[in-house]
Amino acid sequence: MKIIINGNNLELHDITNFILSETLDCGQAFRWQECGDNIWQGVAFGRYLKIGSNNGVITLFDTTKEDFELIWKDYFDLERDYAKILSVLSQNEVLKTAGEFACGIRILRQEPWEALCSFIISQNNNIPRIKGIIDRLCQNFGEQIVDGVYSFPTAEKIASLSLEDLAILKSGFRAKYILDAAKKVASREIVLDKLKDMPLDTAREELVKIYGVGEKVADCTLLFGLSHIDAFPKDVWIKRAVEKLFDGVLPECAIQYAGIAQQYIFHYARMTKLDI
DNA sequence: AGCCAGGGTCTGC
DNA sequence: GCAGACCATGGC
Repeated sequence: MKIIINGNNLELHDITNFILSETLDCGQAFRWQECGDNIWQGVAFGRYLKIGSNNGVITLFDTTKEDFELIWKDYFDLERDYAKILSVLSQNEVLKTAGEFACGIRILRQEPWEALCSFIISQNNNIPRIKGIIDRLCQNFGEQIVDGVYSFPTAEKIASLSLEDLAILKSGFRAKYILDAAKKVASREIVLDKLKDMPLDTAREELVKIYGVGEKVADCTLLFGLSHIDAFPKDVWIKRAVEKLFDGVLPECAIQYAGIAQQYIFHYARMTKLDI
């Protein structure tokens, strides 16, 4: 990967395994939207970003080298060698096929609180509505960054609200879960950043203490927000896929990178609807 | 009208 | 441990 400054923009050349549509619209993050041909905009870590892809070059618009090094390099997981991981997973034929379907996906390193809150909202819900609820959450309780663009509200801000305040989200039964999570995080009863360095099982035990957080939401938080690349969130699609494709047992070569394998399998399962 | 959506809780065996 | 009812909301 080569980094080239071009006016106000920062360009990434010679980068592999990074397709914007696959990474930004695969159900791991809910705040990115396509605003042009292969151009996306979104917010992370309180920063607005417009990012585009053309002829194999990824362009981060109006981005300094400092912001890239500080935020976006990590956020897009650009230091991880996905080609190597794909070759490890390819020891299994089915994983090889799934990986070829979805080789442009990178696991975003999202803010821990945003990941936790987003996947609480995701439970028994569909992606368009999840996006709508998170949109209202940010519009109503986040800080305005640029015109009409809002940051993800902090846990402290949400913890200061009441269930009635949250009614505007139309998040249904999930509102009480959001509130409990915000209170436990804001009070530092649960310190999310510390979970990054804990063993997977210990970290999960902490997260499921939150009302409305079960194993699946916890594992999504660990994978997408807390750098636990071996977390393996088991939603209905994954359960069906693992049963059908692997007789219920994930292949040995996938254990180390289970979270990445999970994304490939999820994408593959939904594309093919498992009619295979 | 009824079912489903990247689940979780609570109750009852 | 495991099944089943229930949970809000919206799209089809």
